[in-house]
Amino acid sequence: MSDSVTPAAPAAPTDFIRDIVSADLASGKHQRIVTRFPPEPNGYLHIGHAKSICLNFGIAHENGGQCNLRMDDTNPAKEDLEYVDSIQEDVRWLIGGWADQSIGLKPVGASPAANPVADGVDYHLSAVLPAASEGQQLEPFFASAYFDQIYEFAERLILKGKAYVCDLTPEETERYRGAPDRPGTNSPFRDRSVEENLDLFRRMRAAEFPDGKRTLRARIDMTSPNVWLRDPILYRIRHTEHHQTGKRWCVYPMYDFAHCLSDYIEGVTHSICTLEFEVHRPLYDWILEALQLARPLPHQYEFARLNLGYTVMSKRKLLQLVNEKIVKGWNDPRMPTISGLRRRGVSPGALRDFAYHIGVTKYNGLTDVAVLEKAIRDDLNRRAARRMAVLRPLKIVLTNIAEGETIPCEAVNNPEDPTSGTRTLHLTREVWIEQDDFMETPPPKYFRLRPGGEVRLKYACIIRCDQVVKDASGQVTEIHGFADLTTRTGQPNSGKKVKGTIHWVSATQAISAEVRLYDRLFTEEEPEKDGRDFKSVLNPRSLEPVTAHLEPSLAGATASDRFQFERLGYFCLDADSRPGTPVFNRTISLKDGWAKAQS
RNA sequence: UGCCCGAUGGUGUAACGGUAGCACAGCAGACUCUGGAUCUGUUUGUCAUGGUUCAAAUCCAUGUCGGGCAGCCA
Repeated sequence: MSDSVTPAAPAAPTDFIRDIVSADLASGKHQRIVTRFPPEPNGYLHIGHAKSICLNFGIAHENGGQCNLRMDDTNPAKEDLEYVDSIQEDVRWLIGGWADQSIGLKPVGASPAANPVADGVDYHLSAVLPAASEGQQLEPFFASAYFDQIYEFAERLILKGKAYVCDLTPEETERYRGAPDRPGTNSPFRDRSVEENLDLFRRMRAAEFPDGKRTLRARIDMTSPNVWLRDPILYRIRHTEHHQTGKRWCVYPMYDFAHCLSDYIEGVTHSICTLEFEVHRPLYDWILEALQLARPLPHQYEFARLNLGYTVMSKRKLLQLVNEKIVKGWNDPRMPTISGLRRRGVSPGALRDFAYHIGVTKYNGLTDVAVLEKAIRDDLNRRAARRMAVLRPLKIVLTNIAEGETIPCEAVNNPEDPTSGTRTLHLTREVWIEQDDFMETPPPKYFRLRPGGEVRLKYACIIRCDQVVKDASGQVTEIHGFADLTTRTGQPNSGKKVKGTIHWVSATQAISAEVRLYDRLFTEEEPEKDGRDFKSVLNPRSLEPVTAHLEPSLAGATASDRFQFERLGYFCLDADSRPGTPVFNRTISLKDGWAKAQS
């Protein structure tokens, strides 16, 4: 019933990246695999990150290696401590009970060691795995923990004549870069002497210049067909306080410079990222090769990011939903964030199962949400305790049951799990049934209650509808009926066949609760198709709160419990619950063949 | 009229020169005290055109279509 009871992982997945890893192990290129998961702490992790986590930690786990958790925090203007905390929580939750022993972390405050090598020093910072932590305090890796080393690498590049300080303005830099189909032109500062470059770079660091005044650039080839090789900027001046390094720096390395070096420092073997970085790979390799480093170099491999139907995936857009209060926060159960899915009641095992089923390729496709929904339902079907709940109540009075009389009914907790036992429900004179489960003039093949018709109350008995009571406007207000107690579950007549079986809750014993019915956030599978604004296709019914009647045992629900409200869907207790006033989230509805047939 | 990457049923993915398979979705049926679950069956596919080969989804060429790349973002 709890998240810790996750199903065994399916057969080890294979994909083109795992093939490369296996080949590298087989050839002896690597003895041990080191991957990394390197989010920028500028937003919450989402299900697309979950795919990457499952890939990177999966590869580490399957090969007895490690996956370093690293904050890629080289742009203090966009980052925040709130995000470094949420990222850690989400990663730990997702890998918990699976690859949690493969996570590479570092001792709090640790920075790379400088080891003497033939022509200088080499920087290396090894991970500590949970099994070897011996009680030391660990924290994620941070690119910002390598700022000293990365800076020093930059000076080395200058010394080798492979980097220079450029005084071009941002606008000029853009103009000089040319265009994809038009070569760039050399910066007039490209041929400064090593001494001048070194002096200027040190003065950049010493805060002698304002933001944007100068940059450090790699000296590669302004005519390269790959624009990322046209003397890319390595360092920029930013007089901004950093959430980790405070005011120590006013120059910050760019992604391309920091990332490959961070990988190198940590001894990463396989640096796996998404397709948009494919054109950066030559630069990744150029920097590492230009530095003539002592240890084996990491290599970058790219896979297609996840695109999921009926959702948006970029942190920028998710932030917009949060900021504009379209949702209640990053962990709103409608969000595709890991924290949102967690609050919604989705287990880490379901997410991993999803990742397994979608695979890893370089094809940029659109994954059907049905695959996610299937993974969520499969998981919950196995684990969720069955309970009775009526979301949209209609009262039925069983006239042959006396007021105050309670008839015990034994109910199975989970037919999928023989060890889950049973519980006792009580049939009373007045019970709630679902409004949908009665129709005065039903269409063909409607199996539920109708005037004069019969239906079974699950785990109780067959009832008959004798009288339909309406108000002045013609609305059905209640139904009077007869309970055939001889057909009670376990009684001799219990085998009597009726077409329909419905759920119910005793009106005198029910507790009430707010139940939040969630639906997809967007009405279109591709919210941004043809450049349309995703906010123009928001689903106005993505959240529908109802006041429901629940069987009394649900009063004892805890946060880790997972329930199936019979015939309705899977539900869990929400954090907004207060003693005596529970709030439940619908994680996902049950498949509804009848509803589908009607549509 | 630049460079890089990709293309297998409706969707996602496998087949690594030798029978096009799996999952999801769909459809049909069985079963059912959840119109759930389960089980059975089933429709639908190699972007195109050439070439290499006894044999091509796979190798080669050309084309078509799709994605990415011109932040002092990552």
